Amino acid sequence: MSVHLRASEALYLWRSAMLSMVRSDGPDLTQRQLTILLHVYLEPPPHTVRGLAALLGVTKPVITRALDTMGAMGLVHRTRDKADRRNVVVQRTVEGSEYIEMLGRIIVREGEELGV
Amino acid sequence: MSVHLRASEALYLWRSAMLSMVRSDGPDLTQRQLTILLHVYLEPPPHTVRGLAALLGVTKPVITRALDTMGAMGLVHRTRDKADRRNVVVQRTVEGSEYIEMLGRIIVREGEELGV
DNA sequence: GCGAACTGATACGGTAGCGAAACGATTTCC
DNA sequence: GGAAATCGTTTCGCTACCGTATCAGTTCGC
Repeated sequence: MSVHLRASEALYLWRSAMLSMVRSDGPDLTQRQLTILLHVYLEPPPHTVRGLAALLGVTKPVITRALDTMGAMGLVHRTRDKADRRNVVVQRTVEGSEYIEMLGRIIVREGEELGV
Repeated sequence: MSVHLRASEALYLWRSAMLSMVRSDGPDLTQRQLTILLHVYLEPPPHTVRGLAALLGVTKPVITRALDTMGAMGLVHRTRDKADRRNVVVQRTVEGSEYIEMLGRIIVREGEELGV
């Protein structure tokens, strides 16, 4: 891995990638929603509402609402845990994977343009 | 500059930095607001409502509202252009600079933790 | 087996975002 | 000088988010 960023480089990268996201026609996620989505797709399961709420430092309804919205967009899927039916496990979808991959490509592309 | 990211590294960096932002007690900016703020602080002035709207591909009221919100937070400041009094120029503030610097530190720190 | 504890979802009142349209203020163009 | 164009803001109706409090369903503890 070669991730050596100075602050100014980091900020330029961030701005360029965010600008690209804003300009794209993709879904307009909040910072919290995007954080949840990235975490679900980058970290091994299981992911629960309670766990995500603790991770982000927010209340549970925030997670429920975010999953409602992203579920309607097809980015995530919810299922009851069969072992403990109180739990809900957040699962990935094909559509969500594609979105995450697109996000990765955007950041890499903007990084390359800066890195020249 | 050495910004060589692979997609997976880029996504991990993004998630870590966003998580750090969400968990912090700082202002909860939308993606559009943050993009505007970064652009204003990274690119040379002048910055106008119209220019920012065209840059982000959004309507002018979106910029006005974003500047309202970030202005109330003290992150930016608006002034009438004396040469052409139809224009409004967006100006930086000390508070905004500090926020941007904090943002840069967060990204660099998360990048270093990943890069080890 | 029954109350306590726990999990995720829902209800509520309030706030802030959105696009479209219309509005004053200012400048430009003949 | 007066109509047209430009710029940022405001208004309208709507949607989505927020935190707090509460809810129904499930599991745990004794």
